[in-house]
Amino acid sequence: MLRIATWNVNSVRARLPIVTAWLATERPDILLLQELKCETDAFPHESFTDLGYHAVVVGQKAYNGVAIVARRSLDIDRPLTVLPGDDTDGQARYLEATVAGHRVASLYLPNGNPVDSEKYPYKLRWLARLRAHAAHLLASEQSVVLGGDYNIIPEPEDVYAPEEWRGDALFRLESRQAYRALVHLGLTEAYRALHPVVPGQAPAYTFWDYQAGRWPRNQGLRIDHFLLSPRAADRMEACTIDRQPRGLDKASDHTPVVLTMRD
DNA sequence: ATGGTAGACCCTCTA
Repeated sequence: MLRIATWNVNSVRARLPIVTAWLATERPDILLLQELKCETDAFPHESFTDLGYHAVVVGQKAYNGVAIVARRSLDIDRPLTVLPGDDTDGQARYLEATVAGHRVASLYLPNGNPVDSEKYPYKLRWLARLRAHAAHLLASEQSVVLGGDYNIIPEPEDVYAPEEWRGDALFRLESRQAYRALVHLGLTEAYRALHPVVPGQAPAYTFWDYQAGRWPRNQGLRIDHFLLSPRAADRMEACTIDRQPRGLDKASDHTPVVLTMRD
């Protein structure tokens, strides 16, 4: 079995005690990180090395930043450090590499709010670029695992109050349509494929805002996803959301999602 | 309509 986790940590340095404790306990083979909020050279490699891991990092000052962390025994090969399609985009939001025979990406999609600013068209352009690149990856017929913070609420069941989020960049129709167009290339969204919506069941969220008591009220969003190519989906065994780290003191506003793949 | 929280950084921006 191969276990791959994705986690928006909202500053890797501020979150280091929580992230390293979780890694030491859960021991995933691969950990995809988002929102490092540090420059590439400031990534705390030693803390991961001490636990038997190594990392490839794409950072920038203060904002964004993504990494692929893997067990030292697993090489991180042929890294791609920018999402193709816009040479002028300097934001550190995409990292892809080959690990354990899978083409794995750690991605951090733009939030896009407010929708009447230039941030929203940037989000839609980023989604279009991701779709074009995903089509290219699918054509290669590799096992592809695209994990990260998509900043997309796919369906009303994935948010505590859909009517309040109707106009938000994470849930508005254009965003969801662009995400659906990506999925409909032939990708499988792991969590929902394994946990179909059942009326009356407890909702599944991966993010709870720091503000307004969203965590204690369990008013969250499901915005962290794994999208799998057919070769990867064939090996999908389990996908779980680990809520435990969100309840800790000094927690990230996101919690890890863990994908288990058969060998 | 507002404020509520967190992180980075040069006090305002992003989420």
